Amino acid sequence: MARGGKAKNLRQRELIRYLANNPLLKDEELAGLFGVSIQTIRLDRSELQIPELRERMKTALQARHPVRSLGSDELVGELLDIEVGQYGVSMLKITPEMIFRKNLVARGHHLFAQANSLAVAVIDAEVALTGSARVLFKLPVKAGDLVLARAEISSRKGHKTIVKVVSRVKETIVFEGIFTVFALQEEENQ
Amino acid sequence: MARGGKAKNLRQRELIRYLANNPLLKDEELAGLFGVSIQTIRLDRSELQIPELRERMKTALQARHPVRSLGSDELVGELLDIEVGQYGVSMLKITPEMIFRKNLVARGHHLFAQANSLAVAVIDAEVALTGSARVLFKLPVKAGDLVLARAEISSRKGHKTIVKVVSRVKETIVFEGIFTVFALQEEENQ
DNA sequence: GTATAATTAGTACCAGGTACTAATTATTGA
DNA sequence: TCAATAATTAGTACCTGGTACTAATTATAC
Repeated sequence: MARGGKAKNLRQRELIRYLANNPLLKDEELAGLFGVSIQTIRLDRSELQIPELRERMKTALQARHPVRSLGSDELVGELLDIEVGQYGVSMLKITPEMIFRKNLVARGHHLFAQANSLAVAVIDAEVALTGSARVLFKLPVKAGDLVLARAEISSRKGHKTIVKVVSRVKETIVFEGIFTVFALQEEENQ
Repeated sequence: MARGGKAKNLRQRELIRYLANNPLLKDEELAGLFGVSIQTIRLDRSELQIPELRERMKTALQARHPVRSLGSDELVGELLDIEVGQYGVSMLKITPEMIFRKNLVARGHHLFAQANSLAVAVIDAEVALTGSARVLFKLPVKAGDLVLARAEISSRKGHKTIVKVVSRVKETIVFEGIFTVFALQEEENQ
């Protein structure tokens, strides 16, 4: 096969459909299916910008959690545990982009963002906004660190909720914050 | 830590909750999160019978496709492509359990099952049953082979639909069948 | 203070890839 | 018909996130 590439074109179109319906297909299986070598399938995927099996699984799973499985959208970090109206736990992996090159310490706003978005997430309301916050950066955080934030509702009066957040890196506290969050619309999300 | 294992117990309970909410967590991340070694996490998982990341992703994805994304349940093989009311494509990987030990050839009923379930799947009805079939096993199939079945509706009269199925292993036809399928209840699924 | 539980360390191995280089096999236009 | 080019195949080194195993080390309860 050469310049035209009719067989190639057909195979690639089928490849797209197959993977759209079933992201779990391995290159080896696809190769067997089309009667070509595994390398050909990899060339196809690379031309079509189709990622590898594990990435496909990941994104297929993300699509599932529509907005991280709760009403609050755009949570900074990964949600590990939550009991809406009570507490929540999230993890943030510090990447090199998050740190100052000078002293290799993570910029504070990342820790704040994690804590703040978690504080909003635990509120049992359709929409919630942070009214105010008092935060404390207790220890520097480095690249590669895993920051575990735990938010707990400490009091609630009408639309106004006080949420305390404590963030740790391996048991040592690196951040603390008290957030005052206002619920805009009550009711469950679904 | 020894005989009691209180820290261990707590960690394992949290581990379960974390992974239930987020199957994408790696052992390394969990280790960092709990401040223990990666081996400890692996011991935990093994004690708790929690499978590895890739398996967790797979099963999380399967749970998503409730009944293979279409009305017919229990499809034999993996669905690759379908246009309900027109055609469908499925893949069946021949495993050693499917073959005769004597001649190493796949038992015919596996090919039949794949074709039949696919034929039923392409019918645009809530419930469909095969009325009759004429099948032809053209060439033997061996372990490791990937059987690609393509079903196409060739005619339809009321509740009665004729579906032609052709199964191939790498372009060579190994099975052909004509299925007469009856729709029991009309209407879309979902 | 010792037996036992819990944890950590280290090794060999595996699947399913990436990324790259090089060789081989069509295909086709002139 | 043959040379240029497209398409495919082969092979290597390397990576991640594991399994499965053995052995050493550390903590704790009694």
